[in-house]
Amino acid sequence: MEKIIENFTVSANCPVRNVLDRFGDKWSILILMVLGQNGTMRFNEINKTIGDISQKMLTVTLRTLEADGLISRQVFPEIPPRVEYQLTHLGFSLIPHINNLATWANEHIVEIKSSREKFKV
Amino acid sequence: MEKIIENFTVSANCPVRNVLDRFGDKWSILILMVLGQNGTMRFNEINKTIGDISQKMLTVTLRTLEADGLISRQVFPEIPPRVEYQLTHLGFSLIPHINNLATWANEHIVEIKSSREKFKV
DNA sequence: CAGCATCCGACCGGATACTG
DNA sequence: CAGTATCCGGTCGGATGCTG
Repeated sequence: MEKIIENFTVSANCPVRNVLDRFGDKWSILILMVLGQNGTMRFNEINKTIGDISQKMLTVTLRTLEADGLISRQVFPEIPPRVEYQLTHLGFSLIPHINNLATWANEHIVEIKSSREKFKV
Repeated sequence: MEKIIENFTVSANCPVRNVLDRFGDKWSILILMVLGQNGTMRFNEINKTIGDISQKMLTVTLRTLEADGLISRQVFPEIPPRVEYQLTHLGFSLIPHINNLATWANEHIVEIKSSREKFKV
């Protein structure tokens, strides 16, 4: 197997850590998945789809994803305001990898939960 | 594209969120990658490879990964003590997906960093 | 509707000291 | 060597109230 990472020691210079640190928050990956499945979505649509995210964290996370260039934000000058979010090309290129992880999670969650139970004892 | 997640709203019952929440910590994925690349490793080996992880967090994270059944821990009754960690079959099955993410990160980090810079302005 | 501002508790994780 | 125990500060994120 080829070595993907040569040096873990300098976190700021390690692309993997740099990127994965971003996904370490509570909502980023989930928002990307939701947008990947539903295409263009409005703020409240995402809010309702996820269900238990606070308005604050949705705003903050959307801004971060936008700063990273993973999603785009389009404001329509209407009243009441309409803001639509969608994946950029860059963000879309990440979706398959996230979906693979999600599929893995679905396939192995039972095994993991059972392992957690056993470990308690 | 097929829908992988039907319901995001109940986080405890959503396998994806259940699993991804685990990887939301600072070190889990990195430790899995290190073990994936180096095979069997001792405590201090992992410590030095990562470089800037504290002893406490390494211990805690290793225990969590062990509880999830992703890594195994073998203690050798010697003095000084030797403890070896390696991926389980379950943990190993996750490696390709993590590596895919890492590869993606390496390929797109420049684009992401440049996007972050532009967003500041 | 889509946010911003503020407050605040929880907990994540680092530093340090100690041990079999 | 491979931990455990304790302390403690920073930050993540929820709740609430307000706005164009």
